[in-house]
Amino acid sequence: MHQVFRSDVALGLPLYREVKHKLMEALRDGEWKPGEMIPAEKRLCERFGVSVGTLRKAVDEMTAEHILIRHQGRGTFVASHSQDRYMFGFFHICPKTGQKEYPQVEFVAMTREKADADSARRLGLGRGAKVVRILNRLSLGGRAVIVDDILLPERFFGAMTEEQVRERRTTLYQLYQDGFDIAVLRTEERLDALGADARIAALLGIAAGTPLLHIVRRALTFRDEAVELRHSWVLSTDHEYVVGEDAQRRPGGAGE
Amino acid sequence: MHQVFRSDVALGLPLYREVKHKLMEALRDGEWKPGEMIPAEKRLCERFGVSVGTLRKAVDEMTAEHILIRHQGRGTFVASHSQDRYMFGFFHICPKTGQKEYPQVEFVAMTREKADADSARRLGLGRGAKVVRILNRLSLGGRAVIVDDILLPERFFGAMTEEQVRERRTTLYQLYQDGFDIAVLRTEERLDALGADARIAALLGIAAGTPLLHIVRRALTFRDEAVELRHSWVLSTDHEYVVGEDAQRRPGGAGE
DNA sequence: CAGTGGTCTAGACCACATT
DNA sequence: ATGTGGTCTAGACCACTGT
Repeated sequence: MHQVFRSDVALGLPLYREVKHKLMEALRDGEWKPGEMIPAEKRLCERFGVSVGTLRKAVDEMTAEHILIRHQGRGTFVASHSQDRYMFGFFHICPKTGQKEYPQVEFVAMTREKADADSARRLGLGRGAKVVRILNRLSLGGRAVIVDDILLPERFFGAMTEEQVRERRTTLYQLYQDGFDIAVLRTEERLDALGADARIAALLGIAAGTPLLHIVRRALTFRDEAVELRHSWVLSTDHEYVVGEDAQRRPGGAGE
Repeated sequence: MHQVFRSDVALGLPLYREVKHKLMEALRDGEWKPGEMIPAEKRLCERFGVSVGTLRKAVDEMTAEHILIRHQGRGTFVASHSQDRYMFGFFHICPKTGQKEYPQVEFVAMTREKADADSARRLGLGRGAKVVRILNRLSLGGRAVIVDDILLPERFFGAMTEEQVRERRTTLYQLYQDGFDIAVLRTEERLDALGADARIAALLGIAAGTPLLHIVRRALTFRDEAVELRHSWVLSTDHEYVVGEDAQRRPGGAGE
């Protein structure tokens, strides 16, 4: 075996984490774009000076986080929001009876504002930072069920136009990616229940005070940097929020 | 290398999955109890006739599912609901401001009934099957915030007494485990919002109609068999349901 | 066919915990 | 000192995909 120089970043870190770190850097720097294939394992082993097993452990973690996707016989690809119905990993609303379906999105409004104190804090921005605000109404099975109120830091999305948002035929996250080079890697959500206020009630065509599911989602990119803050109000008479249903953390049908 | 007989169960399954399967069987059969240490990797390699790497991959998946817990230098242990504050993996309610805390549980009632059609279906039971029903009230920060209505199949929990439930100084899941040999391995939850009915309103000391978070949880054991159906009503004025917050699927602080 | 990821081996050495 | 899991290697062969 030959001795290899470990980079300065390695402070007791396992080699495979160092490799993962370098892969994440390469992704962040745009060396490989979403949907593209990354070099074969053999190539990457040479590049990083590690054995297959070590490289594999790094890639394993990244596939577990849905950052990379492996296809046997084809290659390893950067996860994209277009393909792989990946969006369903972020959309948790289901009909109480029946199959999951794609929502129909209806643009309502887009404005530019200063973020209030709470929103700025959640986005990791300074007080009074500028944001782009998008209001959407989503329908499932022909019925308006969700209102989305989305805040995007000007710093990332300053160039966004209403046309881009209206005329896209993709998900918003794909627009972030293709139009602004921003990859949403994961989200965290907080839920509570509250009565519909006048504005939401009007948009959903329900009585004010109707109990709604209220979801606050932070979307994060590399280094856990927040790139979106989204409030959703969900009419949950015929729909529900699902978590843990066979999608998650279960490498191979764990049940036994 | 020597040729090894592959068991009949292996139908194109990778060897490490076969090993995992056998480990799961051993756990299900009670060969090692929760909290106990399982044999060292070397031993298990001999037992199953595989190399370290293969055994390791099987155990890797089981630790990812929180079924086993590894401690470097000490051994690998069967996950238990007592230790490791593991319960927090199943309890998702947090104060909107401040740190997560243990709820104070107050017993309300315990009865035996026939399951209604919907509950029976969710529990995978025949129509009209008998169940044990437990009603609890949970407080956070001294305030009643949650009502739990729990259904347990008689078939598993027929011997359960009110004393056991009242006098336990542990979580319910630990009681299932220690008293009934039932290991809750994972849960799935569905959330919606609704107005408090008279019964829940009285228990929480709020006005009827107050919007509440309503959670339906199925707790699953080996083979994805349902062992508990739990309805929770949560007063979400000062508390919220959190998902995706740094706990999940992230092997090592993925953010970068 | 060549190229890819998927599995598996049989070791080695390291880091940690306990005796 | 011993035993544990944690990391890493340098191969091998298999299974799948595309040409």
